[in-house]
Amino acid sequence: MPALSDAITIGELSQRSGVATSALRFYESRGLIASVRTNGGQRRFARPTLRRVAFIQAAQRVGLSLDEIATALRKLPERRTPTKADWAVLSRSWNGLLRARIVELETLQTRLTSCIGCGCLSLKTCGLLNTEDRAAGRGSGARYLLGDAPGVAD
Amino acid sequence: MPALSDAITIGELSQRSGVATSALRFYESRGLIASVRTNGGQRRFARPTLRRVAFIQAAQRVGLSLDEIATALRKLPERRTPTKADWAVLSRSWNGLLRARIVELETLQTRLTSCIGCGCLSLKTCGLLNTEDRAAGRGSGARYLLGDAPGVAD
DNA sequence: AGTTGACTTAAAGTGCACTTGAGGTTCTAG
DNA sequence: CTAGAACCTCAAGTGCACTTTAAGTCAACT
Repeated sequence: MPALSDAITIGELSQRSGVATSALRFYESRGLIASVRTNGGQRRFARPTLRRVAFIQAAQRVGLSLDEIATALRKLPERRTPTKADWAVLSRSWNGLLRARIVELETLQTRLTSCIGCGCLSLKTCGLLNTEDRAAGRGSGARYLLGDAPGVAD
Repeated sequence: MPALSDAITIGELSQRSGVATSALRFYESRGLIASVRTNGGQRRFARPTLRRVAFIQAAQRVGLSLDEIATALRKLPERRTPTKADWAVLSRSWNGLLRARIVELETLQTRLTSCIGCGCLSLKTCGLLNTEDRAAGRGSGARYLLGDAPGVAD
């Protein structure tokens, strides 16, 4: 529970995070951030909310949905200000996702480069792999990275 | 224009690409792929469409919208089967985007790791940068990566 | 005390990328 | 020749992540 003394308004939070107030209200409705209210009913956010919002932004860039981010953020304590250790746990797991995403893109790049390099855009000659990654994909199911099903030339 | 002899049906294209027929029709309506019709009005796709669809899938994973992908694909010749050189041009520009995206994620990772490592999740001590990347971002405008505005502690 | 800007809610609207449904036609195997 | 799978169109529906609108309230400053 943030004391009203070290609290910031939704406008301030918006300005400092670069996220629209409407989005911040939306995040609150989805349980990603929390606020206390003034007597008049206005939201006041604790300063660490800024860090939380930054985390949300960063996580979105890695391809996580708000639901996934909300789940991750539930690991942070609600009642007390998150400690260094709290954030470390969260950031480590998130770092794993980041690494996975990087590896995925690098694989994609390598495959593309080698295909272009050797000139074999046909899949008779190019090895092709079925990516089974689902973390960052917006689509459903397995997809072929750059080509056809094995054994079929295009 | 694909000869009907080396043409594949939408069902085949769907199975081989892993993309639903409804999505393929949608792609066609958006001008990402093209087909000829049988006398009965059914679609027939040229085999290189398979490569095109694979490209679309890959580009989506990098964070491009269908509109952006459509624009990129317009660089491919409509009338003749794309040559190795045609694809190379396309893939090189796409490769640039990929590299940029990887760099972005790596920066994010480095920053996160060093912040966790030194324990300074407050931004008094942590250097913070305003990411100005927009290629892969779904949000609008600049965002702070992991923190507050410069000079403001949280 | 009044004005102005920032805030409030609830509901509807937006854009993207599709999917689903209804109702009908075509293709292919037996 | 016929059954059934696969295809067709068009319109409406879905899920996500918000934004916009309307009507009103609160907070800060003069």
